[in-house]
Amino acid sequence: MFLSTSYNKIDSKSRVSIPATFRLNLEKNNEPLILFKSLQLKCIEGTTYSRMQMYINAIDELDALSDEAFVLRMMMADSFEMKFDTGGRVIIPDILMNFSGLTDKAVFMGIGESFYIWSPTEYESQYTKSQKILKEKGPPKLILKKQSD
Amino acid sequence: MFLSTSYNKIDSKSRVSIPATFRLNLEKNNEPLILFKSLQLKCIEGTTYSRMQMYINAIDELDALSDEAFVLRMMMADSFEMKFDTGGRVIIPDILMNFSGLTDKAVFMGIGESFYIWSPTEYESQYTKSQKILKEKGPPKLILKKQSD
DNA sequence: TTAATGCCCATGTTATCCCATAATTTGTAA
DNA sequence: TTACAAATTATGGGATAACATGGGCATTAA
Repeated sequence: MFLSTSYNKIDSKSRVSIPATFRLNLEKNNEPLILFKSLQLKCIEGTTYSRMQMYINAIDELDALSDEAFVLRMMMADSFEMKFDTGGRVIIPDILMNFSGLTDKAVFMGIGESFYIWSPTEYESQYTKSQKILKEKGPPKLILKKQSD
Repeated sequence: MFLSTSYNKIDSKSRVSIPATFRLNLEKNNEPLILFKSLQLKCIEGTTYSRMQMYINAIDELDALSDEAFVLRMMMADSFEMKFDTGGRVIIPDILMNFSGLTDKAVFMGIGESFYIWSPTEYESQYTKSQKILKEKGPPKLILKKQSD
């Protein structure tokens, strides 16, 4: 599970430390890290290899010629498997840097099964937006089920 | 179950003792502690790892593009898994300290499945408010159901 | 050559661990 | 019920380990 929010620096080589808690989560489950363009937001999404596989399998369930399948395939094309250096850093591909507007600072935001990487300005505007929705609509009503595993 | 109210000190390192009764409750069930921003109140909410997992699972049940899912993801991002030191203390992340207005003293308030951590001033003003509502509206009517498990 | 990449080590900062002491609660016996 | 001892809990500070970050250097690719 990915939780919490933190800021890390991006150096001149486009290197950035993945927060230790996220890294340990991946190592514990022996999962490579995949980064890709978010489908909804101007940010990078990070997740496990096996969750990415779920997306790939989902394509097969769709009509191969449909718009949905097309969009998902494009998403796959902009997905990258990351290699960590000995200090726990990765190099963010230029495509993803440009897409998300990242420059010298990254906000890591754990959201459970995956996490987002934002530019600070984009993160702040999205945070403000969520607070506004929360104020207007109130907290989401959930039917909480006991998890099976 | 978390019950009762108590005050504890926050030291210069942002460390605070979690009340022993709360800690024992978590240890007994082998549950890590999660702290996160309350969605409705200016305080920190504490709960179990598995309860947080239920929220995460609930996201997948929702329309991924909905406001509800968006707000819930932001909630995950403001959640932190705590590590206890040998004295039963945790370090409260700066994000949560600032959000709740905590400085050097914390009020722990058990509310069943979770508990709140308040700054003393905020706690007192909320307590006063609840007493006022009680006086004006009378005690709330409750329907007590047998719990299933 | 020039740039990009991987690999290694150095450093400042922060969190974690450990031990000591103070405060509180609990237990026991007069 | 009171008094005292023992155990538990809360708190403080210092040593240690982990983390984030910067830079050097060899290797590879264009």
